[in-house]
Amino acid sequence: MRTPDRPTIADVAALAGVGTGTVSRVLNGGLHVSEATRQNVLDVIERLGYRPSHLAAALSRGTPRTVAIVVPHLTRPSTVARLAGALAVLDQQGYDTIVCNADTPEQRDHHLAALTARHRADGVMVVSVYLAKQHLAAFRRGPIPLVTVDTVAAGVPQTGIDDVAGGRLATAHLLGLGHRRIGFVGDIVARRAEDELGHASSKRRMHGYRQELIDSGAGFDPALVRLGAHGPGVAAELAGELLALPDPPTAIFAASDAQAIGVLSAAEQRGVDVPRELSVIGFDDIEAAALLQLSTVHQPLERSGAEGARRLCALLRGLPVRPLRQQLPLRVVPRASTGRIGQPARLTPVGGLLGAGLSWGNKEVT
Amino acid sequence: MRTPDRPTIADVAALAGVGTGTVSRVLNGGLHVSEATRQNVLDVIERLGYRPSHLAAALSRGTPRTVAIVVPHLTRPSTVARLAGALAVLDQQGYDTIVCNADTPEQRDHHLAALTARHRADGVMVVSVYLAKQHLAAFRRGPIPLVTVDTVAAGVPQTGIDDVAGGRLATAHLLGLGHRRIGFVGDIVARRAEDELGHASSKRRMHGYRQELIDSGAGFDPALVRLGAHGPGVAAELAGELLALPDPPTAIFAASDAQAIGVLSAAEQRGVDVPRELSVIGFDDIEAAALLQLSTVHQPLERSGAEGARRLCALLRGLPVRPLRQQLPLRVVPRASTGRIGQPARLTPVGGLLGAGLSWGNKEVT
DNA sequence: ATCCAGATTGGAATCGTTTCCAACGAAGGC
DNA sequence: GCCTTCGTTGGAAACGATTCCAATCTGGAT
Repeated sequence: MRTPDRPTIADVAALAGVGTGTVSRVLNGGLHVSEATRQNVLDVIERLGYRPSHLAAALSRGTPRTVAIVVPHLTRPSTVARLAGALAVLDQQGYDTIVCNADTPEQRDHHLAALTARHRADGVMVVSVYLAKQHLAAFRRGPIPLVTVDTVAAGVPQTGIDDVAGGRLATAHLLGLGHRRIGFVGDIVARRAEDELGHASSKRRMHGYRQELIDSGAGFDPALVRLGAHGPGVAAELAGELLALPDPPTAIFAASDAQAIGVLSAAEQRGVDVPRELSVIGFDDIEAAALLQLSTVHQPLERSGAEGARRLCALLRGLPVRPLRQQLPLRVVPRASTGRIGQPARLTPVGGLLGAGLSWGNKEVT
Repeated sequence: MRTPDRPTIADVAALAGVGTGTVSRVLNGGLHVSEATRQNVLDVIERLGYRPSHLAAALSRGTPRTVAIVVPHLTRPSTVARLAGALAVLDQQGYDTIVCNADTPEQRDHHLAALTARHRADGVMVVSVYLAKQHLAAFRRGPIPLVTVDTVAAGVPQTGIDDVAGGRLATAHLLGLGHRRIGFVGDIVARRAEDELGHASSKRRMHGYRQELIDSGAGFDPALVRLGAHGPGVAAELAGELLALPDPPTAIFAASDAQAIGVLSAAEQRGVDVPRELSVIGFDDIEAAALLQLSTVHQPLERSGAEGARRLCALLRGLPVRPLRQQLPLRVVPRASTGRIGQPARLTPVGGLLGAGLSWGNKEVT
């Protein structure tokens, strides 16, 4: 007593009275096949409930038509936006996409090792994840086509933004509003490089912040800098420390919107009015930023994923990918969380939501 | 002039002076291989830069060890949470995961057709997507192991919640606070069934809302129901209509947090104080709900994805999956957006953020 | 010294396609 | 009426692993 095997192309060919080659041709576009034969084969396929094996086809063809994407912290809004952008392009280009989530350096190493040790994907796109020398070496040995988004790696096509310039933009915005004591809340860097999962952007944004302060003459005060784990909770604590200083900052630049939201929370808890007593600016322009009327530096998140995917596709076709480092534009989006010192404007919880053109995950019908 | 082919297992075997079987054994755990041989083979593999073909292995083995997940509107927070939960389990079980995003019914049909027409994944998990008869028939014909999350399909293992009960919970919460005129803002259903992508939950939640109103004696008033496309923008418009009624509701139940946020926005714009003049409750408990101090009905989103994945794995192993319909628990999370009519409490923009134990995409270190 | 069990090993068969080449038939030009 | 030519077709080889069976080797028991 055994299960009858699933029908193969040979079964179809036999029952239809044709050769396997003909069935294969029907399956793939039907070129060089007479209409009568085509219909006959199609009927038999239907009758048998035949389903071609993707594996066998891919093996024979020589390519899995699959790419892998490695992302850190899938649930972060900025990550998802990038992923969605990439998926749209890859889908349209006919690639299956394997998604690898890495919440820890161990998971990152595990996924990267798996992807480089075996030939399972045509190419790999790495998002926001720090790639160490040994990772890059593994990719080069393959050699496995690789592109990165929001992270740099020697010799690898990359799509991203100029975080330093972004840091300068945010700081310049605050300086332009008359602020001189400007605090910074950002991510702490791991003690050992290999413990660092990714998201090195905070460090670069801080660099821009520092440069802009120095260049403008306002001066850089290390006492106004607080670093901690990513997330609004920790950021709120850090902001609390800044607000408790004898001479607290009149504005705070947070390395991400998530952290800026923590800063807003800390201000709220301490009864510090935003933006009259404290201006807050974030970075990324995630959807929640519009909800909270948070001023921020906008970066094209979804587009970054799409561009990365496009470049990976080009790479897979053997086309030249230039420039190696693609930079997407940034712009400050002023909202209600920043203003001149002592200005009477009040931050409203969700005011102006519609005016901000907020959408929630899909284009809205109007 | 041709590129030298990538080395195969035969090349490794030849160079190591062993048979292909031995190399294969080394590759897969190294059972029944002497340590000396193992090291020798490993050395040759390293020397040649040999990478086993996942495709060939999968074909020979008979299973791709891959599952596909179909999700609608990837960027919606609730969807991502479910996806993340599923990925964690599948990863740990050694499956690769292909993610298929469907933003339109056409994309849904395209992905489902591709997954059922060819044998590319061991099993499929469908999240929040409406499955029509022909879709189910295609899966059954395979037969392709299938589980669903947040959507029902005849005879298919399903993980979800009791949306009707959830609707009752939300409504009961408002009734308990003394409200009698309670409005509803939810998703409109497509005119033709095949145009419906998914997210039928709104309809069921409304049903619970209606039942609870009737059972409690408060009565159901169709004039207080407004339906439209999903998203805060449209929801804000609809809420605006409700608030403009001669005898406006004192509370609004929105079918999702995204829509509840739109309702909050509408109230803000019209100067209606929440919760003194209007109570608002949402559904899902996405992260933004905590930020905005939005009362809501909590459902275990991430867990639903994880459970679905677990059940799919069981199915793939031929284990029994019971119960067919798994229901996860719901609970009301009262926050600052609901209160008794005329109560002086004020909604603060981000107040109590920390107390709410908010995390942003990853566990925070404390 | 002989035999046997168990560990190790080689290699052929197999998985289900695609692809290439040779063969065939019909149509059209001369 | 013959020879091209082109569109169709059949079938074998290739893709690169796994797996199974038989062969070999080892060491201990008798």
